[in-house]
Amino acid sequence: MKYEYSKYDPKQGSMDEARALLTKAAQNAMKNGDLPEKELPDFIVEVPGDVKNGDLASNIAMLGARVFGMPPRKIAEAIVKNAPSLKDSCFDRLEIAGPGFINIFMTANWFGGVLLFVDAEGADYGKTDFGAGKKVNVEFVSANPTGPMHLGNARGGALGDCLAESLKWAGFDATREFYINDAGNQIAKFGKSLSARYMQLFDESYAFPEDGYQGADIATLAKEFADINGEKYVTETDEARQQAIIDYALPKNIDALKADLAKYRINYDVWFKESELHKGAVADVLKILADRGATYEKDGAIWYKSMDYSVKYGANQNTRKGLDGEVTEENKDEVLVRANGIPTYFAADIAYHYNKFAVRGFDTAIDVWGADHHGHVARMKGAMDAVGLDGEKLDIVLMQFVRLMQDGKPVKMSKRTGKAITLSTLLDEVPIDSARFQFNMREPGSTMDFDLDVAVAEDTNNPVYYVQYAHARICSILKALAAEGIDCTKDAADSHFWLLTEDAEKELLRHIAGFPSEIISAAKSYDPARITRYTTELATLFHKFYNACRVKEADADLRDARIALCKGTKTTLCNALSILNVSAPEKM
RNA sequence: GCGCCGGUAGCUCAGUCGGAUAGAGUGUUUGGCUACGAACCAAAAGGUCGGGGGUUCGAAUCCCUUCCGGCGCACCA
Repeated sequence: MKYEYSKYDPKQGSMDEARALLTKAAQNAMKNGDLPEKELPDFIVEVPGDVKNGDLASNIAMLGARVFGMPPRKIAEAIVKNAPSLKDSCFDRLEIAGPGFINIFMTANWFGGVLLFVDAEGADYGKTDFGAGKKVNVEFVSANPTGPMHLGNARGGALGDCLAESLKWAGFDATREFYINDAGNQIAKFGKSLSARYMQLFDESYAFPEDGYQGADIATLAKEFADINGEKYVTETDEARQQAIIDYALPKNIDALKADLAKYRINYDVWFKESELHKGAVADVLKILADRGATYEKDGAIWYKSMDYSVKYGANQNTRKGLDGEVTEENKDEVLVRANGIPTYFAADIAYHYNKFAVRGFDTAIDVWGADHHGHVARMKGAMDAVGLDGEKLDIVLMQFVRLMQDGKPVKMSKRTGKAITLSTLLDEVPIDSARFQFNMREPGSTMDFDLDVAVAEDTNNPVYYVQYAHARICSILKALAAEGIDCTKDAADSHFWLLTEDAEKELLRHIAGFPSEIISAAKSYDPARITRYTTELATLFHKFYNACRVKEADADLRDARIALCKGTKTTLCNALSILNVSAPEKM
């Protein structure tokens, strides 16, 4: 028997049925003269926050106040009075409450039905075909390979990885991708910094570039290079020496990125090298832009007509006070190819996204960027239009910054001097489960405080343990029951779900039933933090149920129904945690 | 100056297709294991939803205005 998820999901299927019920009732009321003949307002059906207010609720009577010219409660009475028979439906009863809400109660049996569905789906419970297999590229972290990753990458990693997984569960064909910036200025700077550190090993007075990378990792790599090659490169040209040391250090850094991310349980489908684009793809895209009239030459450089394309994506208005105090239009066009003939990062980025859409055929590309790149959003989308693609298909998730907190105070760190906590160090101190959970507790747009004391704490203060504890507790209960000879392996279909009538039981059932639509919400809004909050809420509802209802001492039928509820909770909890790639331990 | 993101309990944050008494964690106070795991639960206290206007049956949510904080406005990436 194949169950249709939406049938058991109060946020999906039953809503339409409730709408139809109320519409029919209102039409009957008009026919019978209890309501004037008017057009029905565009009312909503929603899941109220409190089970006391029903399983579903509608504002139809309140919205009708103006249309019908009657007080909301009178309208509600007329509608309820004229409702069709609820016999054999999934609805139990209708109630009028508050200013005129119509609260709809589902039958206990309907609610328990979700457990049949969870049981049948098992590890797949929560998956839907909402995304219809559309190809989505999720690019995240994409840290510069010039040094180790930092706290922001830790957040971006947890966010992007769980976003991709949410999309998969919601029926999208999601690809995880890392863009390796292995070309351009920062690599040149990388080479100069390495080269200088190398030379300093032989001549302490050798000048270090003013804007070079200060981190200790640079000096370490230079030392390794010197241990292998000795003085061999001291007498070489700067260019040859820099290239040689880049060829040595860059692959090492990229391998380190891969290793750190794998340790963080992030495994990419694609590692895309920027350098590959410079073998023709950038030139191709520049030609397309030129052919489409999107570029011009000035001061020896090739410029992109930014404003022609990015206005619709909310680009800046470009007004700025001139020196004489007057407001003047300022040219904010972008350089694609510098006067020295080298393409800018922007040009490569256009080629990169062109590749995602036109070459690899993704329906949607999602980039997870730090908030400091937001100025790039509108022109990047505009550039997609400019090359003849559709900028609407490129979505940017802007992620706000992370502040590291310790002892209740922010920890100072400086990227310039290289004094920052690296991802690698963080993962040495903080359990992976804890880090992944913690970094997914906030929606991307909020700045986040990452509290090191909490993350390290293996106690009740750490939210991840609260959730894991619920799972371990269920496992323990089932084990204890089995030890007493009670059969916990029975099919959910044998259980008497209508006995689950306590508020704590109903709230737990309702939350379990809402899991598939919660994943869809997370996927639609690009906000995997919803899953994290979902697991916390599920754990809370289970703990409340546990304290309110006994399993072992209940009568056999009720006991079996509660066992089914425990198992359904366990499955849902496991599935939700697997989206976050956080473990669900059987004991702790 | 222009633009993006934020401002909700002492602290960290949920809550925007406009709804019922604005929620949770943490902190404070107080209860609950002879018990299926107390890493849990229950209760109390704590709010001019930054301020001011507007829209309507109804605004944390929508519109206008203003204040505060973070960030961005390169032939950097």
